[in-house]
Amino acid sequence: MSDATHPAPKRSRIQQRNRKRILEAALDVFSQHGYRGSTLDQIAEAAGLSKPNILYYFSGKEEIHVTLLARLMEAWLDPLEQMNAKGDPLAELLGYIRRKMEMSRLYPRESRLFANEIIQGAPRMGGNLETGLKPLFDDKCRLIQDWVDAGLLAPVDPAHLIISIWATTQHYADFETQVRVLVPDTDAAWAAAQQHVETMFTKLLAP
Amino acid sequence: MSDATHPAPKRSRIQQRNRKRILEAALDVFSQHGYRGSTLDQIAEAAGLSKPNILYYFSGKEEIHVTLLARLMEAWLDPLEQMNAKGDPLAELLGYIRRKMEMSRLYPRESRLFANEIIQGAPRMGGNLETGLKPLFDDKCRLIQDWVDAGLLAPVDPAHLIISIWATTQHYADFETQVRVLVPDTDAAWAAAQQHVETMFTKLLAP
DNA sequence: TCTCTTTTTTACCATTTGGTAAAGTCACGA
DNA sequence: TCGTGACTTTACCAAATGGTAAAAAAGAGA
Repeated sequence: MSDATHPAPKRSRIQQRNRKRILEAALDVFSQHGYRGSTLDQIAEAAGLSKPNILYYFSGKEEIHVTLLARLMEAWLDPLEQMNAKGDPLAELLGYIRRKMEMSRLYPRESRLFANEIIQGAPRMGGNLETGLKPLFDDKCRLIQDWVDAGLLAPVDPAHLIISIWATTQHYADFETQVRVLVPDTDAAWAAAQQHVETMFTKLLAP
Repeated sequence: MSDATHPAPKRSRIQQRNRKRILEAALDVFSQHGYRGSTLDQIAEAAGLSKPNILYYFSGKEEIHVTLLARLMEAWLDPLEQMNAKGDPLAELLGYIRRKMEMSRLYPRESRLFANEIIQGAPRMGGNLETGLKPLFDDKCRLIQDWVDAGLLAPVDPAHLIISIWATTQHYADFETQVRVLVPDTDAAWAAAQQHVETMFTKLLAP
């Protein structure tokens, strides 16, 4: 409900800097320990501010978390939004997959923040799943279905296709701890992962 | 370290019943709120016992969690272990995928318990990942590689194949909240999910 | 420089939570 | 039936944690 970005953009330099510090620190802490496992003290220390000072910028622990979720949601949906109806279907989907893999590598904390939240039933996402994610998801499902109907893609269930793209790409961020135990954490391994995922969906989707 | 099952199997009827109750309740609570987000009081209430009574059976919150993780690990590895070197490669892999999908549907709490733990860096898994999972993983990677080398499967990276099987199958349990928002929670949708995943890996693996 | 506002710190507080001590209560074999 | 060990409850406690009040410090404009 409380969108903190639009109604009051008149923030002093200090406010901007400190709010950013806090959100950055909170992303670190929340993504590693989950909401309940994180303390304001941890966030305060990571941000280099005192706890009461943090509560000067945010009304409470929950507001920090909610603010993070809302902000990240946008960035999270962006790659899917970019999928263009006018492009070549297979190329568009592979492009989407590539962007998602890239995000898993570059922004694993963001991915884990969401994962933590969703696994626990998304108690702090408000209606963001229904109002933000669902419409876009349905829209892209329709697009993919059109491509299938036009014979430009192999027959595939659009919803489960998208879900399996999320599953495979985000897994590398969310389950990084496990992946690291099983495969070496090298550039070569990352390239192999990327190759594997692209091959998988290419074979699935080629008409 | 403390394996609670072997050294003292001499448990009274009451002990067996109450330990089982506690573990069942703890699975419920831990899988929903994560370790830190769960309280002994919640577990106690769910188990129908008092908090001190729970501490009569387990030395502390952590021991309950560790016991759960250790027990579930076995059940978790079982489907992979069943993959037989002597069977038909594609059939064996599809069988494994089917078993994993089945587990996501029947035991989502167990899946989420693991997911919570892994996402947060597996701080309570001890060496279980290295000693339990890794050897089996390496073993099955070798098996798959042999199959590929023998031309019985399309060329595929065994490690990333297994990882992507985990990703796609467990996603339906771990991200159930999200999936439920996007697709109806019906038998038909489940069948579609199963069909999609099997098709995906069939197309990937068929030689 | 003086004054008013914004920011930061110090000193607290109430609640929650994991855990304990010790006094019961119960079950069962002698 | 009685005693003994297994189980359960009651009454606590210390630490952690989210949050507040109010004083102090730091800016910023006149």
